[in-house]
Amino acid sequence: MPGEPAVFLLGPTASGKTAVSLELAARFPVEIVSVDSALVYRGMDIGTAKPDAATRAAVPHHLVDIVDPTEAYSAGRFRDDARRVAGEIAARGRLPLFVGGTMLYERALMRGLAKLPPADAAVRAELDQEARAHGWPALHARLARVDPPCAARLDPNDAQRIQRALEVHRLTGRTLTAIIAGEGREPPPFTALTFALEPSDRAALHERIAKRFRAMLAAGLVAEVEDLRGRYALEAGLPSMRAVGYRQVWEALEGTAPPGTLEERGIAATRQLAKRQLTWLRSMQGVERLDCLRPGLAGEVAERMARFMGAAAERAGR
RNA sequence: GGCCUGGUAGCUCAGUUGGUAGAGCAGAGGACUGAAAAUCCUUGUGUCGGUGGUUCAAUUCCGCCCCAGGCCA
Repeated sequence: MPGEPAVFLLGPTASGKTAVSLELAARFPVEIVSVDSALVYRGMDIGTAKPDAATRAAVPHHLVDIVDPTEAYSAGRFRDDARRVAGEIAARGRLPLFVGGTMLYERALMRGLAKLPPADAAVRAELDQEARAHGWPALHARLARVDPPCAARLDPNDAQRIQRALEVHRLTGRTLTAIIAGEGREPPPFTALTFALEPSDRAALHERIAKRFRAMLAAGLVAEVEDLRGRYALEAGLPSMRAVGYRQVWEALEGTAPPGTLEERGIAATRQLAKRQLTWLRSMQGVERLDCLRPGLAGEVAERMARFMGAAAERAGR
């Protein structure tokens, strides 16, 4: 069984995904599903360039504003949420249009995840404690004793992955390597047409990023963070407050970063995010690559999408 | 006009008791299985402001010039 049709529009931050997706929504019976680890947070609007209420009233957007910034969302939750929402969209006779820049989420959805335990706050707190006492290289050495292949591919300073591997071992008594290796790959849930938006001119993307971050500051990003801090028990280590822009504002408010550097640091962090997203996109196979700076981009995407939907309808009709 | 202090990587600076130089940040490339807007790895040739001089050798010492600050007129 080939799976339901779906379209993915993936691209780095500031590549114009939102504008294209809205044009597509105007021409096709689609509903948008966000593939974005920051748009899930309520109250984080300015810094995430979240589509505004009017836009979302006109075109259904899913997986936006679904958790409080005090919570930690995850790739696993995304996979479950996205499958459920896509099923509901299909039941309405419409097509899911997945739009975003969190490529791990796309992969978790299309390729699945191993049956690993979800994050466990208590175990992580313990491991953090141990890391403070002995350093991550010491925990890496411990990982090397229980799961040598995993330790071999991780750097001794890669705190996050070392912690995850030890967490899985502590919770299950099995190694990450063994669990992943012991599972066959499940078939993808969708027959997907996937677009990767990549700028032909990096400097032009950088200019857009700078302009947009300045606009966010002018629109009250600092006030938004102050307001969030007033409404929620937030701390610097939360995934929401590590998001690009929010982390830099936080550091400015706390005085842990040099004064007067917020704009510069926010823009640099955004550029670095875009770079990592582009690295990920380049490694993806079987995607349609388009220059996001090209005029007429949306029209081109629409054309290919029309052909894809025609083929899908034909398949369904047989 | 005089005196002082600077002019070294895209930026902020260190340094060379004379043998053509290195940090942080930025940038570039890469990895990626429940924090992923995260986390981590790799990557530093630049007329050492210009021009004369001293010297085997000058970015380093000396002269002059240019530029930027500051102080005094």
